[in-house]
Amino acid sequence: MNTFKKEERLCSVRLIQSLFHSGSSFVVYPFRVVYRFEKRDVGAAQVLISVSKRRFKLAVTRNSIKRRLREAYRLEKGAKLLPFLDERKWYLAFAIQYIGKQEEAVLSTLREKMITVFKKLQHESDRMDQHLSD
RNA sequence: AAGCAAACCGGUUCUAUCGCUGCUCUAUACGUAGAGGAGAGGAAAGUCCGGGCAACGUAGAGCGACACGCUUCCUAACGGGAAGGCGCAUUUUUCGGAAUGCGAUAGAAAGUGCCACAGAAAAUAUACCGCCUUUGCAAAAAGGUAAGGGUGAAAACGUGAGGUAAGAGCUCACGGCUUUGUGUAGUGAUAUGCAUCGCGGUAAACCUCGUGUGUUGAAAAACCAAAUAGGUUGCAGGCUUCGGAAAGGGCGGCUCGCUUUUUGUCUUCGGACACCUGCAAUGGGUAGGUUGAUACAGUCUGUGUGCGAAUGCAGGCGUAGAUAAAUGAUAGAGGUCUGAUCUCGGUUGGACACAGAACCCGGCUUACAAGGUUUGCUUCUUU
Repeated sequence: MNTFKKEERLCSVRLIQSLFHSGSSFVVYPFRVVYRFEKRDVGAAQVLISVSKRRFKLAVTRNSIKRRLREAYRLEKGAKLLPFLDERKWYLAFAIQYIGKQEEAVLSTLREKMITVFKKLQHESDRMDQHLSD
């Protein structure tokens, strides 16, 4: 199901602080992703979508970009992100920051980029698995 | 009719699918599921004023700081609004005035300061030219003088007469602004008459006078409260037949042997206190949650009062409530404006602003596409 409820969002202040304090990051233009994996009983993901006020001055443009990012995440996560997390019992907390331009925030390109982000995350989790098994 | 300016109105709709946040109903394994219905603005913005609300503070008075500053009224209140007074500017005029715009619009007659450049002089006056008197053959010197010259945004209130050596509000008449007193009109600002005092500007320079202000803001504040750690209280335990048993630690030659520990202090020998362990209760408090928090200084219609801002009465309406923060995405069909095209009402293209609630109200300020209404100005056409 393509839902996006509150459990799938990162809301707790402490979790967000610890994520930004100890998480790793990479850039897939136009996104900057900060992430942290943990082993849990059930695979899950909590995401934080952020568009900085310094880049986009008006609240209206910030809102619209955030909504498109959320829509892209909602449409793509079911097929590309959750299956491998569930398979390997990973809990993933991550933040997506938008660092592109306003004109580039079109839904179709955002969806493509979101898929590459997920692939990169999967690659990272593979490396973590290898590290753990060693 | 067109253009420009100002003010006001206005702020694209519907359907389907997927999704988000509350609400109501039903079911429920209490996790949720299904159905229904709701879900950004005129400025939600800037956070500039005022108020509600909350916590803390609070004998009274003064000083200081800050804000405001013509009058009356409206309002819960305001630095907001309405009506009016006064001044200035523009336009118009039938020369009486009228319209529009602007004004921190109390005090410069309490005191201090400042007034670029130019100019003789920018404020207890001064003397460059000029005028007058005296001295001197003359050049010039001494003294008087603000009428005249030129400078400047502003030149010692303006005009005329008297007066004088020449002059000067020095005196007088008329006029301008102004202080104080007083008569009349007005609720009042103020207007106007009489008498009287005075005559550069600047108070968004200090200042004086009057009025007001306790501080902090919903991240206020109230309540519930997991796990873990620690606090407090209560209960239980800290062997024994005195030979040793059991458990833990150390060493060695490691199925064993040796060695050591099993709380301390006080004691009237009953215990008391401290310490350690376990169990139970409990106060504070963190994560988290609930309230605050969405029904009202509400809004619409009618009607009464008032010049008006407003307000009385009656009736209708219920209209977001998130909290790392919902109100979205996609597709299709319209709507308004506009361009192209031709078979003249079809086809096709483009545009649709400013901008996103965060405790709630009243204002102010700023932003705003197309379109519409009203007013003013300009141009053109017709009668």
